[in-house]
Amino acid sequence: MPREYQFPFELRHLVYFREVARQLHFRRAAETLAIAQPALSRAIMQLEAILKTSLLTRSRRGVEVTAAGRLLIERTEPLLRGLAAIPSDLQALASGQVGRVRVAFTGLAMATVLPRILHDFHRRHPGIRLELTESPTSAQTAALQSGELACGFFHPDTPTPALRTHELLRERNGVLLPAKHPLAPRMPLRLRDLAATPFVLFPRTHNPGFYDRILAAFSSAGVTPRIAEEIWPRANGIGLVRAGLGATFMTPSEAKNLPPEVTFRPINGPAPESRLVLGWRALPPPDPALAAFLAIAGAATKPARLPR
Amino acid sequence: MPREYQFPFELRHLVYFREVARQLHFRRAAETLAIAQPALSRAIMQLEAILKTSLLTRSRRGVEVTAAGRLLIERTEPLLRGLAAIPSDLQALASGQVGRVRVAFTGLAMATVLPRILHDFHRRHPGIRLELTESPTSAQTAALQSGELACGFFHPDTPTPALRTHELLRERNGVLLPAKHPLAPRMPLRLRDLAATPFVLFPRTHNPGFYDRILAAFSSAGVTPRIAEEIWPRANGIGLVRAGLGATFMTPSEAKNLPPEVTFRPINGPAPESRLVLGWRALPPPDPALAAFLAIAGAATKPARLPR
DNA sequence: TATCCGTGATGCCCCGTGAGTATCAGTTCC
DNA sequence: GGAACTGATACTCACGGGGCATCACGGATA
Repeated sequence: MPREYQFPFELRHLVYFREVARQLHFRRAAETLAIAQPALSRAIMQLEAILKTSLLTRSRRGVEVTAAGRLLIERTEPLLRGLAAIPSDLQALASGQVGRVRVAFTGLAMATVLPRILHDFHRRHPGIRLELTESPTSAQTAALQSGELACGFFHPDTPTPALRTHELLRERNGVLLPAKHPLAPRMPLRLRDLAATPFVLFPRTHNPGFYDRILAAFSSAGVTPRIAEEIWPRANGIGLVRAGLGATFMTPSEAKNLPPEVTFRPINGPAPESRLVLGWRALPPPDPALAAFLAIAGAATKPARLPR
Repeated sequence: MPREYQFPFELRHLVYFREVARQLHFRRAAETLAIAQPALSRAIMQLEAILKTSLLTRSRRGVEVTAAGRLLIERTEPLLRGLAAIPSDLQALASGQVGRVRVAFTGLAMATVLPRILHDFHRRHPGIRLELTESPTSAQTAALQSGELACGFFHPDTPTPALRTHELLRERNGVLLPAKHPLAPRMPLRLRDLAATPFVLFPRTHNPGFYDRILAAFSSAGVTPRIAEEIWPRANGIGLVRAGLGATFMTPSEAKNLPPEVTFRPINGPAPESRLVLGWRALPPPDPALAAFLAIAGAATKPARLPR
């Protein structure tokens, strides 16, 4: 009465049969398998009973494999190979030689730290594949907590319980203007100069905290900004600025390699601050592939090593 | 001390783990598997020990699958499916719904009974694939005895022990001549009329008995034939006749659909006789696929059923 | 023809191990 | 602060795989 859930047969049967089919000789096959010949005979008979088919024709002058036996071998062989490969594959995974890491990032990460990290990581861990997705902060924190995501580059809003984070960047934002904008030549810029300029921002749901801090910065400068568009991903926002539809915020690090139609200007006085962090779940502890990625991502930005 | 030959794990482990990974709940998974929960816990722990990897992270609020666990599932799933499919596939084979039959034939068989048999067989047994090879008699009998071949259409020479045969055709040979041959218009032909005509025959090694009977037929007619070419396969011999290089023997059944450049003439008086049989190994008994083929091949030629 | 060798199959016993029951240990929720 | 979950642990039982000894049978050999 144990074993209500019946397997059709055991791996034993298949391995034993394969050996007999290879050697066409019970005694020698039993020797190879390091079992006694009667045990082998019984196992094969058992397998034949389970499959209700005769797999071998035993005659005095040796053993022959029937058509059913050949079919069984054909089917079995690749499966046994596959099963045999599993332990070493798992070892490779455990040792971090191979693996997969799902990583999300924001436009700022891609414009600053990420390319370097990806380059270093692929050089050091060619066996680990990264699955990269651009994704806003709010979606990232949710996906991290549910385990859909291994780690993410995002802009922390409220504190994120159950996540560990490592800061990569903390910079005051400047303003990205169309090159033809009247304020473009003006070098030290203050927020209140921008009262009349339409702004392009990310949708508020993507990072309510940061969004509100931006509005608060305007308020404290005594102005109410005009939000012309909420757009995502980031690159599209820069595209709109380039097309002359408005201005947007940007950190100095991000303001490299800009197209000629736009100009970056730092802000004098209070300005919203951007933080870029790398975040991952505190529990369970990172698997080797993720640990490797966290190590590289940490090293690529600061000499100090990442915790854990 | 039993089980010197260690399998990395048992199918049990994989099936159990798959179920836990599906349900993410030990108790429910155990229920589905119709075992008690402790047994399941131990099996999973065992598997983790065998693989030296943690596959699940157990927490109060449920179970999660680790990266290693996901890899294991990915690898395991298709293999388990494959194993599960084996029994029914073997049943299908045993019942003759599917299968493979290696069949050899000679040119005469293809020119007479075989096309009809193939047509009938594929209609009746669409799941059984035939592997057809043109092969001379001597090679067929050797291959049949060694088991390389399931059955063959050939021309029995000496008696073939260990083979069973079923006669399909027995006909006196006539002569195939180039249409321009001086003897072509001559309706009743005798062997001795052909003394000066070069003959195209199959290589003697392909069927020494029949070859010698042909020569004997000439001898008894008082002539020694001129063998111009020994050629194989059969179709090439007919090609040579067509090209005017000589004559060859042929049965009336075979002499259908001839090209216009050749003429068939029966022989008056002693003439070599061709027998076409279907042969297969007496032991082991035919598997269902072969049995199906033998049945069709027998029925296609004679109303009487095949023995066995 | 009698003997021996080698084949795979059987009979019998042992004990390893998978599984069951009862229970524990730790959370979460009311 | 229990009640009701979770998965893990402790003990016991018995199924069945495997070992050893032996059989049954055929072929080779003298």
